[in-house]
Amino acid sequence: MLNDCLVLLCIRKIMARKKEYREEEVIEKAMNLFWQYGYETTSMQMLEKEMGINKFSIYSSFGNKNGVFLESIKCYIQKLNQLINKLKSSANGIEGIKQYFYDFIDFSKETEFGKGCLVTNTANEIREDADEKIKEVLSKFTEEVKQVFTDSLRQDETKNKATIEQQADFLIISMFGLSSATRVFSKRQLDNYIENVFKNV
Amino acid sequence: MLNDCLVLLCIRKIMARKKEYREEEVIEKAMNLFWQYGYETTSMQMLEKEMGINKFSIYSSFGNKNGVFLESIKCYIQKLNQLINKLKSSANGIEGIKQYFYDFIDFSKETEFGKGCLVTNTANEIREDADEKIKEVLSKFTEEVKQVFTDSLRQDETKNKATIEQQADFLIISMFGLSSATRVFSKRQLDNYIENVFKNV
DNA sequence: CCCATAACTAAACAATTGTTTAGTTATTTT
DNA sequence: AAAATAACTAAACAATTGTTTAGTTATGGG
Repeated sequence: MLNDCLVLLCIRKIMARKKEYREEEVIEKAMNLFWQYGYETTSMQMLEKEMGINKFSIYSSFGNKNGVFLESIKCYIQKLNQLINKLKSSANGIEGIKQYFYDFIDFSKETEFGKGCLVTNTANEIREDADEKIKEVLSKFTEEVKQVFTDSLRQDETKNKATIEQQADFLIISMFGLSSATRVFSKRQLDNYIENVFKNV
Repeated sequence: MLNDCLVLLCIRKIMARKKEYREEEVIEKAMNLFWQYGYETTSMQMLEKEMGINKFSIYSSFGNKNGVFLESIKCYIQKLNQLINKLKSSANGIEGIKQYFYDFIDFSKETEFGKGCLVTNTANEIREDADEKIKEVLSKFTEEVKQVFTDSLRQDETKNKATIEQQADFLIISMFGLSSATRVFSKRQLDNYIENVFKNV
């Protein structure tokens, strides 16, 4: 009876057997799979093997495949936030944004060649009928990056509001394009692309 | 015996029953499905329904799903070639390329919103282990477009060879990015992107 | 120590995938 | 008209998908 109350109130659950894995650890492995293969191509079987836990455990921890994917994207964004925070704390204006572009290329090619960006890859893969939570995370992230770009552009006081808004839009699409392009084009071409994007911003 | 020879020499096959469909017609319908949904999400069931012919007929005409896809991409490129030929025959240099960018946006949003570009969508979807023929068609097309860009840039005689090569690379990635972006960003943002891309080329 | 129960293993689930095949229909050639 | 055969219909195929479930193991509180 007392136990029931505790459970209902979610103060403390009776833990019978300990989990043999940490969710933050296994989700990072899942994230790497989704990053490399995309949502559809990554099967529960692959996830099972890579995460090192049984399907039952996956489902009890994350609900379903989409739940694993959602947490994977959040995990990915958390990693990307390191680069974004660097930009946030930079006072170099447009040069800081340019550095972020270069940082991203290094980030996306950390392990091997051309995995692109999990956020952009997902935006390219999904259609309108995709899961709402996923779509929300994606658009929220895009909006957030655009805001950071805007803040950096504001550091140049000679630019008026309209110019800043316009250039932030230009840069967010450039970043989106660059993310996709990392999967296809060479490092030399990507560097060249960045240089041209920032030639006159 | 004589018939056998004819068959073997492929001069004339004995046609017993006429096909009730034209392959060029049904492949265009398939192309529209792949364009909208991508390769994986488009099932043989969907193709059967949209193309209006039986699975047997699909397999006897195109071999397998990948065969239908390959022909669909070729069909798509054939359509895109109208825009490319317009650029080819233009003498407006960089302005002609800019017009091609705008033409492409109209083309990709002809029917509804944001189907992107079938070539770019495919490049975003496939991995390294994808079918070789598919990969070849994609890279060949990219190379061809880059060549047309190069030719247009050459119309400006003040530009040296290195500049032209560099700008052609920049523009092909910009086009690639734009293609992906049409599925996500608004018309206003895309126009703004194009204007900024061509601000200093 | 024992009971309740969370976490585990492994099998089964229904649905869908791309592909093939057996049997029927229609057309051309002899 | 009849034989030959390409093109049709429709069912079956094996494999894989995401998800669930029955049964076992291990660990907590009383």
